[in-house]
Amino acid sequence: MKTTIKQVAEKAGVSIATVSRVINGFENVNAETRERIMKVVAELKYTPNLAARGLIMKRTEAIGLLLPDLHGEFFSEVIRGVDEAVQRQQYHLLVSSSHNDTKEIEAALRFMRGRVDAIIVMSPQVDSDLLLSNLPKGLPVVLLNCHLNNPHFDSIVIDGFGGARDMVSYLLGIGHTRIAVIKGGENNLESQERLRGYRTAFINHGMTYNKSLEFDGDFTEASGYEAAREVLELEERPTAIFAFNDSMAVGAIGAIREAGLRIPNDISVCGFDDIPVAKYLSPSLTSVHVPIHDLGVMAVNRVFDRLQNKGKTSAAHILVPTTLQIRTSCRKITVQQNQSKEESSR
Amino acid sequence: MKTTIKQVAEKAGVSIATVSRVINGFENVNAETRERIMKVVAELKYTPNLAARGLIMKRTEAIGLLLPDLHGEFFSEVIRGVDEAVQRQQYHLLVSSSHNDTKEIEAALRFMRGRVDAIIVMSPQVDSDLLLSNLPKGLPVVLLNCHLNNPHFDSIVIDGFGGARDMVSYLLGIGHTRIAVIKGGENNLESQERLRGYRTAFINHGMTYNKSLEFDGDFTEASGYEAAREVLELEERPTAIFAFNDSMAVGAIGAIREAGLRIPNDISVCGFDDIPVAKYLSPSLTSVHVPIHDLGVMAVNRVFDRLQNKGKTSAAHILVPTTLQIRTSCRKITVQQNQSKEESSR
DNA sequence: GCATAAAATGTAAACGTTTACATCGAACAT
DNA sequence: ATGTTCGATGTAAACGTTTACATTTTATGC
Repeated sequence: MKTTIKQVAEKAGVSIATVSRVINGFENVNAETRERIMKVVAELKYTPNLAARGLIMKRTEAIGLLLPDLHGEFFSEVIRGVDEAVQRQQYHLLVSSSHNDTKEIEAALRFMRGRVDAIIVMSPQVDSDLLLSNLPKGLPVVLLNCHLNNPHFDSIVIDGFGGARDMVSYLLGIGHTRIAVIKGGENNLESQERLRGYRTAFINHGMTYNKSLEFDGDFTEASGYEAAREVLELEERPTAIFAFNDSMAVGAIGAIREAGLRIPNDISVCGFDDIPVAKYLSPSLTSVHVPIHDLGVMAVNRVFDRLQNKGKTSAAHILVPTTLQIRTSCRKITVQQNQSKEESSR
Repeated sequence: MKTTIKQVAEKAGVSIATVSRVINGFENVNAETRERIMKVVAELKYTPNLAARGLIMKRTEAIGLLLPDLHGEFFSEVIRGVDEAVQRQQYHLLVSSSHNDTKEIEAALRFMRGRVDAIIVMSPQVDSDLLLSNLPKGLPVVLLNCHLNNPHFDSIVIDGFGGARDMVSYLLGIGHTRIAVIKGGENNLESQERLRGYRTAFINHGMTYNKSLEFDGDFTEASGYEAAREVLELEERPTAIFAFNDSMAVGAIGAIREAGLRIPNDISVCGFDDIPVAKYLSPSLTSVHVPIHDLGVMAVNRVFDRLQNKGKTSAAHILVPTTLQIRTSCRKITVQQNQSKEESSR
């Protein structure tokens, strides 16, 4: 079965301490002894059990990343950023998924305990109590987009409010006033922030938002498709649909196509996140650009700041700004169209 | 810092064995004692150190997955399949990346040792010696697309040869005879298998393949873009490009667009893998469909077969068939065009 | 050759957990 | 009251590794 340090020591005729010294690069070992041990190590194909090592050293040189899901372009981009930054530090990355379930968050956190030196959590369902109950005191934790204000944990949050406000301002600026929105779920804080941004843009333009243009989705492509079908059934069709993420925008595009309508000629569509697929769509999707990859890098940088300063730095709370990536899925509406629509809605 | 079982035992006034019995659901503990312990556990927020537990129990209920990279749609789909199947078995999934580097493969394998009960490896650079040197004897290993024939390890391989042959047969069947190919790299076995399929299709049609239509790429979008630019510079432009993966096909599409050509009117394009983005492209990409997600599920099923039968089953070697996903990026060429082209190439 | 210092190596305990076997206490039978 | 059995609990050793301190060996100086 597994070769242990004891077997190497026995065969090399030395103590386990000496084998450990050789394995870990201590210089106080005679060259001849060293060679003899290395030879046995190679012969027996010994590799240390890092779990046992972690137990005694109380550190593992690994970072945990807990995501709601492991697939999909958004998370894939987060992972890419985290992975690059962790690798740069020559640490290992442990990726796990909570499947958006509180029980599974607990299970994943428990599993990571003793196995990671810090943990990055990106999960909407997470709360302080859950973290404090399941993680050792002092373990560095960086929250990604968790909308959780706790002074113990670093947090990095996308400015969903600002992004949505800017997108809607852009749409209003190119003449749209009847803008439907596909939300992300009643209890989702991100969705609530984006909705607030949507409404704020109207107010900032001296206009009122229309609640009957707010539709429910759950951030999946299928829910975007369904919501868009409802939008298209309205007596007075909106001139634009703003989906709170790109996957729902993709679904909305499908429904619009099926209805025999053209984008953006008949109706404009835009999304949020600017995941890689956005530029491949036809027409290419206008989207609130989130520096997803950079999110991951930032999280890792916070982690290493914490690890290297051993509690001497206080938790940072970073709001990550978004930008608009204007492509071809939205078009300007002329003033005549605009005015007639505004009068009829009042 | 961390609460240990000793602290719980002390506060509850029992031995660590009794605490362990309660934590692990043994019934031979008095109800009153049990309650007292559970109360202390909650109060001290004790969670077991699973690394220590794994040391004594010699199993961790975790499966390792080693991929060349963690991002990108292909790997994201593999992860999705693996994650679902592992979760179904109530095990944990540890995902790690080798970045296509032998040293990093070794480091990742060493890191997983003692932390996983089995490991799924998907890495072109892997060889038997590497695995045997870095993993404990008896640890179940499932190879995904490694083109490595070793009787100790289960392996699951995509039928790249058959898929490429079928795609090229399809292209030949709709009139294309000048079919350029964008390969995946000189040392890549997958690319070599697909090239063999490409050539076999010509032979099966009683035709000869043309080596000057074989271009080098490295499975990235950028390399597909460059290769396609070379293709388009040929004096006699091919009527179709077959890229050995979808990412390179995406790159090729970009180059074709830049050259002011239309797909499929001026030139047809097809890819391999049928990753999710394929259907969003314009025109939607014709691609060799690989059941990526199912690959992951199959690998996990093999793992659990091995774990539950404790060496009593022999290694399985599965060749996974592909299908063609015909979309709109390829078009039929008429017979007159076809014949004149064939005569001039002879 | 002896004493001292430095280098090399070994011993024992630690890390946090699990559990086989030992021990103790309670209940029951005689 | 004594002996036996069963249930509850504790003790000690294990898992594989690291390392502080102890011990041994080697090299150097007189």
